[in-house]
Amino acid sequence: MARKPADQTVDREDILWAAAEVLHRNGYEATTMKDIAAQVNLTAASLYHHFKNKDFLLLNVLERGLDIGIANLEEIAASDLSNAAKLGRMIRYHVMSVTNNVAIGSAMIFEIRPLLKANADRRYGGDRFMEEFSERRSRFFARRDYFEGLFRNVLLAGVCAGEFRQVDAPTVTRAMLGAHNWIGIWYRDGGRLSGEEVANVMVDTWLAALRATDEHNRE
Amino acid sequence: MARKPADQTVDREDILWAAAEVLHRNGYEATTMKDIAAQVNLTAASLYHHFKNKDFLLLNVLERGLDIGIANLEEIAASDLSNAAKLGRMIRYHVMSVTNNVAIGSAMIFEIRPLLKANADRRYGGDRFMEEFSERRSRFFARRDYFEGLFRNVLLAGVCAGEFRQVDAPTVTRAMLGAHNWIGIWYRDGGRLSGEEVANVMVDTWLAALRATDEHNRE
DNA sequence: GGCCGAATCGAAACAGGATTCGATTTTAGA
DNA sequence: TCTAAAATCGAATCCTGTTTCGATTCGGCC
Repeated sequence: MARKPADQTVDREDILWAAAEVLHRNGYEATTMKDIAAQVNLTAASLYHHFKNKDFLLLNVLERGLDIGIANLEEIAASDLSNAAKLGRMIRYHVMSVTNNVAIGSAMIFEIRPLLKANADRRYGGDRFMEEFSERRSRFFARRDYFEGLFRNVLLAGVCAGEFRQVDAPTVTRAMLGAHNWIGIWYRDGGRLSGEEVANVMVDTWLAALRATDEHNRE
Repeated sequence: MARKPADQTVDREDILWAAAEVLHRNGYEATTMKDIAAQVNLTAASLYHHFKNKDFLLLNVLERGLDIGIANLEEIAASDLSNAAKLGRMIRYHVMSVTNNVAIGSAMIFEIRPLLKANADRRYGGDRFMEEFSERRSRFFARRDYFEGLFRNVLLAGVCAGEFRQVDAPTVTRAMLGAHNWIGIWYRDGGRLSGEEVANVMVDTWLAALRATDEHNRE
């Protein structure tokens, strides 16, 4: 035999999501092409018809997740809500996209940087894909910084506006993202709290951490 | 030749720390036995004289780091400081041990769970080390939970004592640890902030997030 | 001075996963 | 129908990293 009978052919899209899921479930290095293929009822070999190789597949997943996240955050950031309200929505969005799993959760996966770097050094020993890969990898990290910047800007704006107390925005932003990312590690469906509840706790916590003290405001 | 001439022989201890460092620098999966060996001027083969295999070496590093961290946190937790003061010190200790790198930083490495799990499933296909490995692995995770519990308890105590506002302690604790762990990903020596400064920001942030509102206290 | 265990090493054996390849089957059109 | 491109597959190949092995050195000690 050679090809699945009347089975519905999968496309890049399907593979991308399948990969995101497996990646989320097993972590990057523990995920094999076979695992991903199995998720869509294909053999590892077939994946190469859709993607250059494993690295590119991973990169595609990450890019996709990040793009979606950025799009949503930009929308919130562009609204005319107060900075506190914006931040609250951004946090909620971020946390829920992590608990709902999928791509964006993977996009921040820890260990991803050295991973991509290591892989690149190892294989692309100065050959073909090399260039495209490093280029896309840099672009990815740049966008990830941009993602972080969206949060930071709102934080900064809030501080300037006196909505938030004086804090070191860059560091607090990272603390925030770290807390959110970590959720992907411990959160489980069916646990004590739903994704939404976790999001509520986070929103509440961060806004409390940023709440301007009495010097300026009084509610 | 066969053995380093008059070179000082390394012992388990040396290898452990070397491994912790390489692990921190390259991330787990990107670290090879060769890398670790190189760090102490040995060949990969030599490491097997000191450790059963890679998994056990990793586990040893993690256990070590966790033990040290727990010991220090317990001491702080046992002191007679206020809960806020205790928490502040615990946060500072944790953050600085992450920025100063080393073992404990690795102990929390993200992705570590699926990793250990995957490795175990893969190799110990029902043979020799299998049992010892899974046992130690569980113990490790149990201790990691204990580590988390040390923070959570102080949080809880503070809430009960009215020192902190009402929050979902388990979730906030994890948010805290997540924020700290993430530091290991972005922190670099020589950056804008020193490890101590980062620690200060974290302490300030979390205490602010937990500060009891006017209902109860007034400073 | 010779013996033994500890510590090393180089080379070879293994393993597991990524990638390639040639063959095969579908599907859409001309 | 017939054909070419798309999508698959199984098997073979490659690579890289781990682990094993036998030989060799060191150091200390009787």
